[in-house]
Amino acid sequence: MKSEHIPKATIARLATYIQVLSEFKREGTDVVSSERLAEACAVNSSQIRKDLAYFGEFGVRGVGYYVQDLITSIKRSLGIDRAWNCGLVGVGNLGRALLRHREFPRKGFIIRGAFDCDPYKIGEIVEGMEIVCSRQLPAKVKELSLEIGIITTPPERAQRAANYLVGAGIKGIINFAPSRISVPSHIHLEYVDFFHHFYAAAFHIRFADHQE
Amino acid sequence: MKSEHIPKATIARLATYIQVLSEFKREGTDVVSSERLAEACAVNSSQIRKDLAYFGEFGVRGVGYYVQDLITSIKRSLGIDRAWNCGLVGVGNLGRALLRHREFPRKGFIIRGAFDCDPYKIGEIVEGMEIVCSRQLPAKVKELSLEIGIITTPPERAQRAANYLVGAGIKGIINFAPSRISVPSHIHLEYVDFFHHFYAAAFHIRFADHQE
DNA sequence: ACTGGAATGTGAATTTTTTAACAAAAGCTC
DNA sequence: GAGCTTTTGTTAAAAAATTCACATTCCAGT
Ligand SMILES: NC(=O)c1ccc[n+]([C@@H]2O[C@H](COP(=O)([O-])OP(=O)(O)OC[C@H]3O[C@@H](n4cnc5c(N)ncnc54)[C@H](O)[C@@H]3O)[C@@H](O)[C@H]2O)c1
Ligand SMILES: NC(=O)c1ccc[n+]([C@@H]2O[C@H](COP(=O)([O-])OP(=O)(O)OC[C@H]3O[C@@H](n4cnc5c(N)ncnc54)[C@H](O)[C@@H]3O)[C@@H](O)[C@H]2O)c1
Repeated sequence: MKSEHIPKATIARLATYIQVLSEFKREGTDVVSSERLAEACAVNSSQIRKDLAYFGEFGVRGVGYYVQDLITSIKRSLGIDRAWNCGLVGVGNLGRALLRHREFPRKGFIIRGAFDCDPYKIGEIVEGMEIVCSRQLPAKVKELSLEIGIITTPPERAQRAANYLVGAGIKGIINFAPSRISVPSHIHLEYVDFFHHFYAAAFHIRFADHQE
Repeated sequence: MKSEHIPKATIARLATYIQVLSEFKREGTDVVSSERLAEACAVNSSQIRKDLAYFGEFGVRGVGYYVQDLITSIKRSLGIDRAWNCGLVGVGNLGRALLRHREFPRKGFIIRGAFDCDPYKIGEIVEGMEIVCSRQLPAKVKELSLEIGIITTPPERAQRAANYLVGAGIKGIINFAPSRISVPSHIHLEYVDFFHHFYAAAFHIRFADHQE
C-alpha cells in the first residue's frame, strides 16, 4: 500500500509490536501470525495488518511473519534502523535516570550531550558523560551532530531550553516538562506526560467502568 | 450531557487543559474562552467544549470559563479531587526519580510505599521513605490503603510485581517497564512508554511530513 | 427592561480510525 | 501439480472521534 499520512496511534502501536516481537524472538519463536501477535498486544488482528500495510508488505500468505524480519522491517519503516544522537537539557532527577538508562543506546538513541545551567552540576560526570553549560549548546549540537533534544528542566525553563535547542539547529524535541512550548513548525515536538496515565487510572478506578 | 463512554484521548486532553489552566491562573487570568484555551493547547475549540460536555456544563455563555472553577470541575470529573495512595515497586534509577518528584504529592498521588527485592536496597531511606522488601507488599498495601501500584522493575520482573500487587488488593497499575503484563479485568492497567515518543520523533524527522 | 455582542452547549456533518470480510497467494499433502 | 489449508493484503462497512454551525443563553450598557 505505502500511504501518505500515518496515524499517530499507528506509530505508538508499532512500538508495542517491536516490544512484543522482541519477546517472541527471545523465546525462540521464528514465525507469528497477525492473530497471535494481536493477542499478545491486545489489539485486533486486522489492525496489525493495516498498520503494517502503511509501510509495505512484510508477511507471507498462509504462513505469517518472520519475527526477525518483521522487527527489521518495522525499524526501517520508523527510521530507527540507525542511531540518533540526542542532547539532554536539565540534569536533575529525571535527566539522570534517562542518562543512566541502558535501553536508550540499545534502542539507537544515544545521549551524547548533557546540559545544565547550575554551576554546581557543570563538570560533574554522569554515566561517563560530563555535564556541560547550557551556553555551549550551539557549539556542541554542531560538534556532536545532535538531532534530537530532550528537555528535562523545570517547566518554567522548558521554553528557554527549547529556544536554545532550536537556535542550535536541532530537528526534534521531546519535552518531559509539564508545560506547553512553541517551536517553529519544521521542528518535531513530542510531549511526554506521565500524569495523564495517573489521571486515567484514578478516573477508571473511581468511576469504575468495568466494561472494557 | 454527562455521557457513558469517555474516549481515552479525552482524558489525556483534560490533563493538558489542567496544565494550561494552571498556567493561566498563575498569570492572573480569571476567565478564558474555549477559543483561547484551545489555542494554548493546540486543539480545536469545539473539541474542548465537547470534552467538557462529557462531564457537565462548566461554562457561562457569552463569558467563557472561570479558570479556577474549571480546574476544580475537571479535577472532580477525573476523580482527582482527593489524594490517592500509591505503592512503587522497583527502586532503581527511574523509581528514585519518581519518589523524589515533588509534583506527585502536589497532584494528589502520594507514594506511601517503596518496595524492592534487592537486599542491599531494603532499609535504605529515599526521600524520607524506607525501602521495604517486596514480600511485605500484601501487608503494607492493607496497612497503608494503597490503591495504585507503580511498576518500575526491569521488564522481566514486571509480571511478578503485578501479581504481587494484584494479590495484595491493589486497584490499578501503572507499568513503566517495557513489557506487556496480564492482570484480572477488574484491575485498571496503564502502560507508560517513553520510547514511542522517540520513535515518533525519529520517524517524523526522517520522513519529514512537514504538513501537520 | 431591552438590545447587541459574545461564547457556550449540542445536534448534524465530516473525517478518521477500527473492524469485518474475503479474494489472492503461499505452502503442504498426496 | 491439483486440491486443501492457512493467513496475508485490501476493499468495504461500521464505529468512533473530530469539526462545523448555530440556536441558546448570558452579560453589559443604555
Ligand atoms: N522526576 C520525575 O519523576 C518527573 C516525572 C515527570 C515529569 N518530570 C518533569 O521533568 C522535569 C525535570 O524533573 P526533575 O525531577 O528532574 O527536576 P530537577 O529539579 O531535579 O531537575 C531540573 C534540572 O534542570 C536544570 N535546569 C534548570 N533550568 C535550566 C536551563 N535553563 N538550562 C539547563 N538546565 C536547567 C536544573 O539545574 C536541574 O538540574 C520537570 O519539569 C518535571 O516536572 C519529572
Ligand atoms: N531509567 C529510565 O530512564 C527508564 C526509562 C523508561 C523506562 N524505564 C523502565 O523502567 C524500569 C526501571 O528502570 P531503571 O532504570 O530504574 O532500572 P534499575 O535496574 O535501575 O531498577 C530496577 C529496580 O527494580 C528492582 N527489582 C527487580 N526485580 C524486582 C522485584 N521482583 N520486586 C521488586 N523490585 C525489583 C531492582 O532491585 C532495581 O532496584 C525498567 O523496566 C526500564 O526499562 C526506565
